[in-house]
Amino acid sequence: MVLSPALPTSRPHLSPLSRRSLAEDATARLRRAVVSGELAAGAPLPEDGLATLLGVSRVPVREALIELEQEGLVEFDQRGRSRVRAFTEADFEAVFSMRCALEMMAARLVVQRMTDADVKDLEAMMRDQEAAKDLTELSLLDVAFHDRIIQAARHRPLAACWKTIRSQIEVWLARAHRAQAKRRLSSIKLTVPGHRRLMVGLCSGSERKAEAAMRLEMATWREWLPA
Amino acid sequence: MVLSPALPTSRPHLSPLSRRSLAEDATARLRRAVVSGELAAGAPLPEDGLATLLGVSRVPVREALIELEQEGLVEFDQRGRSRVRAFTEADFEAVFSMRCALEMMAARLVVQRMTDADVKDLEAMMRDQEAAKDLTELSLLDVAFHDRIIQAARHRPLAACWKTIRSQIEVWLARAHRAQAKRRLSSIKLTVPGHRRLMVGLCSGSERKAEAAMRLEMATWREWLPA
DNA sequence: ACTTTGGGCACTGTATACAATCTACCAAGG
DNA sequence: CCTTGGTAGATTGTATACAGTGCCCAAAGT
Repeated sequence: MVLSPALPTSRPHLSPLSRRSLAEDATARLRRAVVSGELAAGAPLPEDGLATLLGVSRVPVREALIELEQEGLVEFDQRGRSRVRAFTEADFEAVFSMRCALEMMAARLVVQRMTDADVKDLEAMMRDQEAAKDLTELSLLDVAFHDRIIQAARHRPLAACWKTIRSQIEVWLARAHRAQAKRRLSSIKLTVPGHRRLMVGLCSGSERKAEAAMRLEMATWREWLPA
Repeated sequence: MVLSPALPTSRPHLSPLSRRSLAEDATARLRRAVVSGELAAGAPLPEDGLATLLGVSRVPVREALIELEQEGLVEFDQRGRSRVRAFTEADFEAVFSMRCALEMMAARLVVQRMTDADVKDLEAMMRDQEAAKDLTELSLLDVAFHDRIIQAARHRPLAACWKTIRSQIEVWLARAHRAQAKRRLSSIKLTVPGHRRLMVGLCSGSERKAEAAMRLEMATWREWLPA
């Protein structure tokens, strides 16, 4: 079927819109609360209380908690009660090693699959990063940049795996952030050049070069590890 | 606190029991239904209907569907309706490549972390595999064996990633199973020797040998790929 | 003093009820 | 023939109600 008198074939403003559910909103809010530390590590998360705070019923809260458990931010005890997960340094190292494995795989895939649109988006994101005015904003843009690379790999199982650690990386970043603000201030200027170097590798057409570039990128992250 | 008049310190039959929730039961049942093909690819999964079939309310069914979505067996459209995911051959290849990456990582970790209890368990599982009487049973034991290896790696993010593809591997296996029963009959005898060889590698203490052994194991799986 | 026992409390698990939204279909009008 | 409008049905999203279970603590028993 043709869309009536023929709608424009290019319609950047007419992508399908989706109603956000309260559950999704609750998930986003709780995620931010955990990442930012507003909900302290180990804090109990009673469904009733959160529902009251968020002004919704227990149902969306419940779904949010389940989602955040998959993301590794929340833990359920045997009896079904949830708490904010308390990360140890070893936890962050494990997350980081997983991240390396996933991003190295992404680098290999991207060499074959990246499109012009991907490159364009990533370059636009680097410009946003240059314009970032504080560390928090830059952190978000930084993680978003890596999100976009994963997306460019066009590999569903990889994206699913990434989703299980992504939020934990944010927690780690936010914590490192609070703990070593000074140190990160010095590295803030290295973010964009690092990403540029990475892009060169990913666009080189050589899996080996892409991997090497990603390895270097990971190495710079590695230094922030001890939270 | 001491457990009253002193209970036996060794109590193999008294491990803590956990109430299984209806949601977990529903998840297990639906998972089996999808893997076995009882629920056909692309079939719609209305919450009400499933609730009636399973004799529970919509709530546990809903949670089951969410869980199965994480496992990649079920898809939601933008309106919230769920269907059994229809896998293409490319999907299975992607799952397989993810699996390789994860199991190679597991192999490296296991070299450092595997305990005697792990080895003992895995050997017991190989004995069960020798006793398996049909392909379906052997398939389950085979996947369980790899589950146990992941567990032995003691790496939470890795286990979480594995969980996102595990069920999809079962789907693939079940399908290959139906499609090429003859061919698999010839390979059934190779399963246990393959696992034995893998065990030698994992116990060698050398990451390189462990990786090589795992690579070989993956290569034998690779042959079943075209579903 | 220590163990045991019972009841209140806090919380989750599940069911049910209701609201909102999309689809399909048909009938009327241009 | 195409478009418009409107209604019924199906299905999810959300709220609410209730039942079940473990925990804490105080009181009783040894």
